[in-house]
Amino acid sequence: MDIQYAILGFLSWRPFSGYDLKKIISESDLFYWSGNNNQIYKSLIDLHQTNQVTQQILYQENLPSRKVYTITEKGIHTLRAWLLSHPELPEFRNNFMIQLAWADPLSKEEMDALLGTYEEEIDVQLRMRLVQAQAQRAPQRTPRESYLWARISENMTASYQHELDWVREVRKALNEEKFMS
Amino acid sequence: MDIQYAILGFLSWRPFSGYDLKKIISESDLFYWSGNNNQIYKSLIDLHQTNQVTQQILYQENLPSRKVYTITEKGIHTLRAWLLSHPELPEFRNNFMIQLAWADPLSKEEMDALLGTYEEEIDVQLRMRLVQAQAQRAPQRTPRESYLWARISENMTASYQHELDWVREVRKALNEEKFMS
DNA sequence: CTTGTCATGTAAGAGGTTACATGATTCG
DNA sequence: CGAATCATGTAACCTCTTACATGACAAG
Repeated sequence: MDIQYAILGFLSWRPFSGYDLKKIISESDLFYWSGNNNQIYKSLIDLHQTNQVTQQILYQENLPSRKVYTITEKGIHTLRAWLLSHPELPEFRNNFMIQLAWADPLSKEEMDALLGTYEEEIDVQLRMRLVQAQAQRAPQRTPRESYLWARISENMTASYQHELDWVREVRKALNEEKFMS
Repeated sequence: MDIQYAILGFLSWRPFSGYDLKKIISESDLFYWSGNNNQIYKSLIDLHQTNQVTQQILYQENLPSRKVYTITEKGIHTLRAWLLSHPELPEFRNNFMIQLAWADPLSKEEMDALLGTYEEEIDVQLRMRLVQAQAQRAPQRTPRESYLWARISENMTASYQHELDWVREVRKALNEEKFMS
């Protein structure tokens, strides 16, 4: 469960409740999970049982109690071991590429409409990222950490930007009448 | 099950056995599934039961029989409906970015080693893609289809290339002594 | 004489998602 | 008056992976 490491990472920043993590993860696309309760609450229970985090219940007036989790030394060790472990390759899962791979039976107009819809979708995503960039707050404990978070965010933005450039180029080429069908 | 559409796509090209599809999918990274038996054989049984493909058993001497599947009109319709359906956004799942996000506790040397390993991994992947590019054979039924497959392949290669450029830049910046830790 | 290929399939389980359930409070 | 937020958790289900099982033949 890779999400456990992501959660340990957050808790290495500062204590969080399950609800906090759920919100952060579901709004992030670096932390690509849907942010569903099942995974997060189960992970926290598991981390607690294995003494990688401690649990603190905060009773609140007129609001449900919060369970706030704090990382332990053991948790920090697990995280560090993972940080030093062999990096995984990125997974580029792009169902649209598969759609295109079999799209030759479509007419010129249908193909252009399909590419146009994709272009629009990517464009919306890019604009949303640019707006949210300010709202995103990263742990800024050292200049290096701030730098890393900025670069990671840039990496994701660039991925969408390249996708947008790509689809515009393909669309243009297909409209240049070289391909009759 | 998106893999069903991928399979229907292949069968819209020409008939295949489950074993054929398994090999193609497990060697491809556009078709990003692992290519395990379970999914592919189950999908084919399902497609057969819903009359989207027909099954033909070819008995062979000294070899196990092959079940070769051919797409039906109904299958072609399902595929066409999917081709015209709303494109999904790509999913960039990059566990290494998550690793980096929490990597600030690492020393300068450990960080550089981590980035170096990632750089190496991506580089290997890129080289492998360039070698396999010739081996890859696409359906070349029309010039447009050939063009699309070439561009799709380029899209994937470019993703790795950008990742490589990115990691080299980050690594360089972190070694420029601006960040002491 | 073990490993790999051909070719089918099943079993077990991890990983992940949507939806439901509770119950008080606040916002439009 | 309905919806959203806070906050926890469970149920049901889909997706996907690894590993196992068969059995003949070929190659190192």
